[in-house]
Amino acid sequence: MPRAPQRSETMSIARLAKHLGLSEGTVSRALNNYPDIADKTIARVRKAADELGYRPSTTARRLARGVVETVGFVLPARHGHQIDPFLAEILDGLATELALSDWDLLVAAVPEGHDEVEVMDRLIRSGKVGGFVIARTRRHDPRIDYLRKSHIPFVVQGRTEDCDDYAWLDIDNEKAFIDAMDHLVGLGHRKIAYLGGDPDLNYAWQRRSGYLSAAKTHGCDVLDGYLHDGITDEMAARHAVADLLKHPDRPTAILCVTDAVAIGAIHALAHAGITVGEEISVIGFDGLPMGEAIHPGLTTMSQASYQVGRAVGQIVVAQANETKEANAPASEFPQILWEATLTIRGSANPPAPKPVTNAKGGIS
Amino acid sequence: MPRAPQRSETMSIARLAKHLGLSEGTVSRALNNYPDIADKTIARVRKAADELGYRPSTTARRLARGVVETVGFVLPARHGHQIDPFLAEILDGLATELALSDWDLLVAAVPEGHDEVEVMDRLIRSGKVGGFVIARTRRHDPRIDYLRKSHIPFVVQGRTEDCDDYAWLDIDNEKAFIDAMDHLVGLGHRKIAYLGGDPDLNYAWQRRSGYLSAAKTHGCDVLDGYLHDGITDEMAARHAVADLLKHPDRPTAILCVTDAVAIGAIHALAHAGITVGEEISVIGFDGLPMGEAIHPGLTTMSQASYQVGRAVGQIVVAQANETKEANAPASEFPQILWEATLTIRGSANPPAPKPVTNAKGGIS
DNA sequence: ACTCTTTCCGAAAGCGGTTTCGGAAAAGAA
DNA sequence: TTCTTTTCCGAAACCGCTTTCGGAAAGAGT
Repeated sequence: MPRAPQRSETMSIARLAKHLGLSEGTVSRALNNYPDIADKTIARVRKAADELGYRPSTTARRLARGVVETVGFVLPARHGHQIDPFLAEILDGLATELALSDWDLLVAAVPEGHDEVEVMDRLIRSGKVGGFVIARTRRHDPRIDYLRKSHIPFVVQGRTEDCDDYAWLDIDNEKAFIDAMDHLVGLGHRKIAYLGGDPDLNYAWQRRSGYLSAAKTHGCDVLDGYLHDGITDEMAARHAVADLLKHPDRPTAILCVTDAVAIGAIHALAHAGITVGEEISVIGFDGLPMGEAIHPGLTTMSQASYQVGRAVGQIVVAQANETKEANAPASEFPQILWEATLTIRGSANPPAPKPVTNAKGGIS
Repeated sequence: MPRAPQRSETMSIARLAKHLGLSEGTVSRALNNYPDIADKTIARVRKAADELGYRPSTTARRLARGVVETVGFVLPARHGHQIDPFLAEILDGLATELALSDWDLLVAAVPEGHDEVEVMDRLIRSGKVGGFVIARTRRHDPRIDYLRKSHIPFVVQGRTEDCDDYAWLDIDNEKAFIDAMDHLVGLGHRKIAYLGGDPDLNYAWQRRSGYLSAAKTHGCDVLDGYLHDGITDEMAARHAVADLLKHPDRPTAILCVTDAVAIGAIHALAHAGITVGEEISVIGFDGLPMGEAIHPGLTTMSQASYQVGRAVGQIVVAQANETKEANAPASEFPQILWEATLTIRGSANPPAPKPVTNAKGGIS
């Protein structure tokens, strides 16, 4: 019955207790600030504990307490694509915040041939995580459907279309793009094209809506061929720009769903000999540092990704604590909307005075 | 003594055993392919297990087995800086590879006021991780000093100056920069400047050495003012470029320690009205997708970050298994050197024919 | 001096698995 | 049929820590 002698060298509570001439239970309670332990005993235990470099085994502690202070984050499956720099920032913020509450961050990838929900299910069933953070939400997201019935706390960066029964933190994408449009219109633009992303991704959809809504408000016609969906990488951006340049009524500005797309667009324009920021204006979204390095600098809507990471970390821990204390799923779900801020650089300026067209007049 | 009734809803081995009319031990052995369990029993248990969605609790399993199949990765402290896109790729590859062996990836940040070794020490002492992967090594790295005496398997992405007693996987930075220099010299350049990074970081040091060594080989003088160290961001790159442009013997090419620096340099050059790729050539290192989006395209040395992540993952798991079986630290340490490959784009071309200088002749 | 409280700590039962050991039942040999 | 092997499974001891419960020792009250 007894296993191999394998006397582990690591300091255990048993050794600590023996060393102090106390029982394990007492030591445990001393270290966990139970009120029924004499102050001097607590001090004595504390002292010995950190002199001997003792740290309770989280494994044992988890088993005994039945809680897992770890949040899971599964990386979106990258089918050849580069990982989103936005995600890296979020992870950083998340890890930083979790450290403050002594929680861990478990990052998982989706193996070939599996899907994200499957991965999450394994993580939960095997008790590796006690909470989740998910990002890059789709308009309708199976991960959220799954989590809703999983009874474990989670918070979503972004949101789905039906988002009233869970915690989320989103950027107000629609407003951001309305703001961007306001900015362009304020500069005098009327013919504004849009390079949108995958409309299944909710943020892309929201931004698209913002564009359309503002266009209507300002009476800008969204001409046939102005609205491109499914632009997710460089190449697609170039092709779309090529189309726009061939358009009989060429736009004077292009609004892009992300900085990456915007940079692709700028490249394509430059390549076609168009002066970006003069002949055609471009605006992106993200606030990537790269936008500052290109020429002209990219006017963009910036979001504080790192802060987003910290905030969701805080929320998920709070949810978990609430669940634990009330011994029931949290009743109140924080739902937070942050605003993106306009960062003005060189890529967006008033439109060039029209050469020879059927001018109809422009503002200022 | 008995705790609160809190009958957990989750399927446990006890429930499974009762359901099957078997003992827990038998079920456990069946699921773990012990030879002393009848084949039909194994099949029966297997079936019931996945019908009921049973997954052994990793917590309990770890406690019983005394092993932790988790590798830790601590994010480099970001003092205001953006997280390295290279790291994101590595993490992705690492997570993907670990999933194949059913290992987990624990990502930790360094809280304000602490240092990385401290964080690693906590992770190890509290038994949260059973292995480590570290990146962004310094020429002399305290993390490695610490890990050497920690007796837990680890693998380093990069290496230190004394690197013969641990496992590492590095890009041959020195050779890469010699190759880059060869390329430039082959194009006809002789006056080549260098924008280097933090010389404490080993990769920066190695690249710098490659530059210097190739310069000597080819008889290119590294004039006073050609070699800039400590260029870690956009701003620094711009200032350095400004200096180079004022240099009495202006270089015809600039070799940069990273793509980020190269992009900053290109921006600065463009801003100064210099045509990059004609008047002055620029080469970077990393192979960031962004290098393809700027104009002109960035000639660079590409490294396969994602693959690096996968490889180190594989190694660390292998090391752990070896340690476990031999019941002693691994004796053999894989030490792998990969080569970066030259990706030629528009930013590096033969030098422009000299206007009016004390020409000495150039190659082809 | 003798109860009645308080303080403070030890004992012991888990948490959910794993693994060694022994032995009953089934199969093979005589 | 009886004795010896195999096959196969149950019993039980942990892994390292938490937490409830009971009770001895010490202090307080009269």
